[in-house]
Amino acid sequence: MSSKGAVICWFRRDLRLRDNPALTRACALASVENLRIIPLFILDDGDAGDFATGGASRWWLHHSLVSLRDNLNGQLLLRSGAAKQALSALTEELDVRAIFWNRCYEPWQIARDTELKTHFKSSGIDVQSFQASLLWEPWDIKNKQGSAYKVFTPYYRKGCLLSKQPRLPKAAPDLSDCALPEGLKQNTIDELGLLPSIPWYEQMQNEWQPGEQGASDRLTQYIESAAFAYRDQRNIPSVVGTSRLSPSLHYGELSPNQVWYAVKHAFEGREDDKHLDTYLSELGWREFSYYLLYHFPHIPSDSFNAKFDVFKWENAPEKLRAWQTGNTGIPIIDAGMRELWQTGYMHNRVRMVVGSFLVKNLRCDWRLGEAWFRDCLLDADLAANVASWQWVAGSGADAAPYFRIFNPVLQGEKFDSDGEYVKKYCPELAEVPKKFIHKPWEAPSDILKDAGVWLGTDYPHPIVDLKESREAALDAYEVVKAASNA
DNA sequence: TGAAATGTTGGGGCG
DNA sequence: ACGCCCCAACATTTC
Repeated sequence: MSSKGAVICWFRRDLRLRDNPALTRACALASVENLRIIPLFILDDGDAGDFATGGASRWWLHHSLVSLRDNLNGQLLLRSGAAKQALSALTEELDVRAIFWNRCYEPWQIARDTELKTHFKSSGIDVQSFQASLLWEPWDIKNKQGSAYKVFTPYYRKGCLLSKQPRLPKAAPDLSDCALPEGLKQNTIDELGLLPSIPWYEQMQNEWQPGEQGASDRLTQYIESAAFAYRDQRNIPSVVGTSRLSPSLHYGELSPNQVWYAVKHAFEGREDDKHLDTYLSELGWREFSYYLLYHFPHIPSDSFNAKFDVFKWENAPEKLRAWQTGNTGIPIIDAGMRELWQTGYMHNRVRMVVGSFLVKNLRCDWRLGEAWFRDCLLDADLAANVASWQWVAGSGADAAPYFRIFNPVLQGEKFDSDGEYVKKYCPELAEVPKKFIHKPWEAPSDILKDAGVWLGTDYPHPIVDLKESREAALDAYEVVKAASNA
């Protein structure tokens, strides 16, 4: 056992040095009490149960850990297995005086962390958790009746904005003295097995830069190139009009506080801040998702609105498969699903459109969509994913009403008017004229022939009729309406 | 952060 | 000049 006492900073969804309250406090304690600081990451593949994140997110984690380790000059201790065992083993190997971490909010993380806190405190270890991933703690925001808000606007405007200002970001602590004890056994990043055996991630590699520096660069890029046109450009999927920070926020390569204040700062002295307010409210939606998950922990598996339990899903496997693989025959849907598959990302506007299509036109259970997104998205964030799917399905808190059904043709024509986005991910439609790019099945056969498209061969016929499936969805919804009126 | 159906209005063609 | 019709444009209602 190393003679020097140790303070563990347990990294989880906070893979950064800047604005990291647990790390800052661990460093402060280490300096006052002459302790050794142990930056630790534990990979526990079983912790999330049925809600484990998929391959894309694991690819991101791999590279984010590489970045964190490099920023720590290699001094990042890696272990795998259940957190309790890994931490207990460390208390055997080292004279652990304190364990600090930043809070996570998924139900099993809360349960695990609560147990760990009790367990290690009873052994005389100083265990502390900190707020780092949310601007407002879910338990601090309550309505006048003292219960949880269920509607976004009052939650955000009255609950969040009128309560205390988010914490100002902290600088990175000085870690120049940080050195792991000699001979401590540990895994390499490769041994964690986060990368798939088949290298399907090559295109992701070209588009994304995981890690704290990449996150910071992307934030800067957003402020320089898109922030002042956000409200107008954010809905255009062929344009980089959004900040695309979701994967970084998921793993905490930067904090929402850093984003909040950086963007606000960029708007200082400007009169028109509609772009700022719209952007900040999107961070508000992220908060709201975590808030809902905290107060209603059953929502990953059950409808928030229990009346939806009577809804009869069709769940046709071949329709689900066509949706997943981007072969529905409806261009904006297929482009979105292919963007997801190829790049690990999908533009938010398109997420809403493909979500509506799966749940309404194909009448597949939102949980099937949620699972697919969780498997494919780099930003696979349980809270946001679940809240958004329930929103689009109509079963969620402050959800879109069920009858609000997107028409993918109109959405395409409205937000991808030149078909640029569709053509990027459905190159077989590149020569189809603008007039028919979102509805090739309506094009006269000579026009399709000139475009080199033979429907059913080069590109699928639509798997459903949009008008009929819309009406069928509304009919199916009658059951829910009848049940809720009863 | 919807779309379709239905209702209303007003301009222009035309007998 | 007038009434009538048509229909686009816009507003409201409904799902």
